[in-house]
Amino acid sequence: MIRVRFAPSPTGALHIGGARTALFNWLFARHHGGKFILRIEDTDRERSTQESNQAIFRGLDWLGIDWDEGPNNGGPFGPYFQTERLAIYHDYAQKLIAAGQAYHCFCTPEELAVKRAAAEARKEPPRYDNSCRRLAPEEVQQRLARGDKHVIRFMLPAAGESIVEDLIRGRVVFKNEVLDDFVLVKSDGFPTYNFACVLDDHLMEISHVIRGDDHLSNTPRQILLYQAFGWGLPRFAHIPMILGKDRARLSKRHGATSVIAYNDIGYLPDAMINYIAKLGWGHGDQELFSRQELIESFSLEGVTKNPAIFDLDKLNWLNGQYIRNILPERLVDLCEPLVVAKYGRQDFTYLSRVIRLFQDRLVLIPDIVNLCGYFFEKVTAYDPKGAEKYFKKDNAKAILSALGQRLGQLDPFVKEHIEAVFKELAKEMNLKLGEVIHPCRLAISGRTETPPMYDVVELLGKEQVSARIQSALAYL
RNA sequence: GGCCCCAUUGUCUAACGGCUAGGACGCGACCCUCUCAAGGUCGAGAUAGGGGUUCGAUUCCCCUUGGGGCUACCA
Repeated sequence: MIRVRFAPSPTGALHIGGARTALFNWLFARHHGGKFILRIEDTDRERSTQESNQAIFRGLDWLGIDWDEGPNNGGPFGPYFQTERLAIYHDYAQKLIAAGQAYHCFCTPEELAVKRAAAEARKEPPRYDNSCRRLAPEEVQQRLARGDKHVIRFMLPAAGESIVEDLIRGRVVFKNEVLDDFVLVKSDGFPTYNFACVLDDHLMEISHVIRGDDHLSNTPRQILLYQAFGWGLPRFAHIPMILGKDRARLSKRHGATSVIAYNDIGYLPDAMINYIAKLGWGHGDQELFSRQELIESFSLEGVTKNPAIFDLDKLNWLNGQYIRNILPERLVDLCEPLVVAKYGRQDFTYLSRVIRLFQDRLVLIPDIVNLCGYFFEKVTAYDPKGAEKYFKKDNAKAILSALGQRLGQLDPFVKEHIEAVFKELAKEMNLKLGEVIHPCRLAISGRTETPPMYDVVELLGKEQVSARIQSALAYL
């Protein structure tokens, strides 16, 4: 049974890197018909917050990544919040102590800082000096009874190597001597990441640990723990990180990092999924993937080793692709609130026809607001360059006035007839079609670029078109 | 500092020892066209550097350089 997990720590919103780790795990599970588990690693009491939990749920929800076991829906291996599993960590820590593979350490953070500084001054690696290993059992009992602050440390095997057989990177060997007696349980009684992670992955029967590259160096410590407990290892797959434009780890400095912020900016979740799936993974030359196609094609073999830079250009292109491909009704649903917020309540039929006119012209959903204004508001200004070009001509007045007159008499006011009016007028006045259309466009929209003119004229309606042409004539 | 990972156009990537190093975004030109988009065609643009191994290296090995990670009572 394939069982994978996404294990974020709730110290902020779900961001791009986390979202992709979640996605790869989810795709892997869905591809193999396995289970995808969400586990919240909230053992950092200082930084974990309830709001972050919610933000992570919302982010996953927005992306459409659902979990088979985890918070809210539970599961047979719960609880899925690490802070609710404290008794488990405590038990296993005691087992390790009893087996002589872990010990109590009473060194204070201050003492450790001094030792570390001294080691660095001697140009030695800043490792723990194992001093508490040698404490007499009586002294340990005494200090424990006294309630002295302490941590529990892992007793590192003296020598040997820890070998990570990584599904993406191949065999990676670490010498145990470069590690030190790392902390398993903090003085507040909470487990550290490496300890809780191993226990939970084992207890939750995780088969594949798919996680960011930043954990590769942690893996030897974890392997040592699996071995101390006599447990088999899960398969490991370390995926490359996502970096910002400056090749540094993605952070606030790189703009929007939380996945939900992209919703607010106007990206579609499917476009985001498609984009982050392709960051560090590929399948031939295919660029566009539906969810179903991603599930079908995804495999760890297709994952690259090199870090990827998060670049908005391709996301923008993808978003445009997705906007063009969604059902017009759905586009209307997405755009309506924004348009209403800006221009007030509108007749729905009219509003939805307007929005559909712009389906090929949006990169981001909110682009609609700035493109469609003249359909809801009077034209109060003319594009200066356009006015210079189309209104300053000698025949501008004649064209607009003739056009206004004919359109004013047109009945029914429909596209085919409107088109005929423009064509006939151009012919009669011995003008190119554009010479009629351009001034008209400027007159009725104030702009030099709009959707095709006959559509705009028809949708705006006879009354508006006539009025706007009159205003333009007055302006001339 | 020590250990580990990574290295193909500006960006995402393909080529898993063998054609003129392929595709996508972006960029430029052209076509379409009433404008803007969309769409189509074409173009510029890369194997970080140096050593090996080999008949032959993007591909395998080593060194250098560059970037990233871990080295916490963060995860």
